[in-house]
Amino acid sequence: MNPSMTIGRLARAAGVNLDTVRYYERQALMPEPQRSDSGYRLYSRQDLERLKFIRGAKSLGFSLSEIRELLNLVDSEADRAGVRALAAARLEDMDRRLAAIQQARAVLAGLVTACSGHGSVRHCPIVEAVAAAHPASSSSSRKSK
Amino acid sequence: MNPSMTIGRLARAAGVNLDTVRYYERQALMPEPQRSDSGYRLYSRQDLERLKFIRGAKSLGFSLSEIRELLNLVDSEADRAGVRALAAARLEDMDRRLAAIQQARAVLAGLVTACSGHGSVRHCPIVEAVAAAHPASSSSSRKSK
DNA sequence: TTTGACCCTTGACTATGGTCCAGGGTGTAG
DNA sequence: CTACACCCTGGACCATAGTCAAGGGTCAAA
Repeated sequence: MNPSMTIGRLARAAGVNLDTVRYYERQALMPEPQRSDSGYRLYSRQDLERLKFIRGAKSLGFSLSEIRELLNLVDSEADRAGVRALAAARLEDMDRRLAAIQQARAVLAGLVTACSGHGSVRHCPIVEAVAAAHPASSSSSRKSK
Repeated sequence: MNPSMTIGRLARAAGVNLDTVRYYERQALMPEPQRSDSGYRLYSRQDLERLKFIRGAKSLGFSLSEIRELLNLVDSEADRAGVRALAAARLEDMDRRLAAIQQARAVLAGLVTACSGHGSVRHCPIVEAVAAAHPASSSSSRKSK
């Protein structure tokens, strides 16, 4: 009923490196598992689900620390509001990233069509426009400290 | 005619940290500049353009090694085809990333609306779906070296 | 001349997300 | 009993993209 697999089986079942599992344990994403008499880590089906959750969340673009937050909510048996809020924040974040990439994509796409693809690189519209695409930005030059 | 600015001026003009300029030099993105008698780096207007180009390309999502490639093309006075090809490859790459993020976004958005936002986290559709969202993927478990 | 802003180099350190290695112990099949 | 696959720990190492610190030298103004 608690199939107790070793780390190797767990890792293979989730499609990750076994060092990654130990790494997640150190990062407090995976629980400290039970141990066999000889000290082998023993994992349950729940642990596998958790590992799959982590990989799934990663594939959705969550960072490990966001996943840790998410898991803390899950572990604390908190109500769903927290989970939902985190997911919503992540969503907004994604929308921002998406918008940035789309904007960059549009610039680049314009350039690719603008550039004839032949002739010297001098005055190549891509080269010129990228130099102008700098955000230039920010205060810079702090002196104190 | 060659305004020869010091690294500090250059960095401020481009909105970057001056250590970043030296870092780019080590990474062969910026040329080894002329030096004053006392060993100070002296930059020209062209160098500033180059630095702005790097920042612009970065803001478009190019990695430093892609930028290095791009700059090599520019430096080699190559024809535009290479630049265009690189930009086009980058565009495809962006499209792939965009698609991945959009898919993830859709999953997440669905979850946010599906999740009532109250109730226990058990059976929260977000938690359950994320666990299933793993790509599971890849060969895994290579043993030989 | 002295102060302060600026510059130099080398090398360490940050964060993220792992991966690998050495040097051992364990478990099982032949 | 011997292999061999598997597991353990601790610590080093990878890439990316910088940032910072220590211990100096330089330059310009007061």
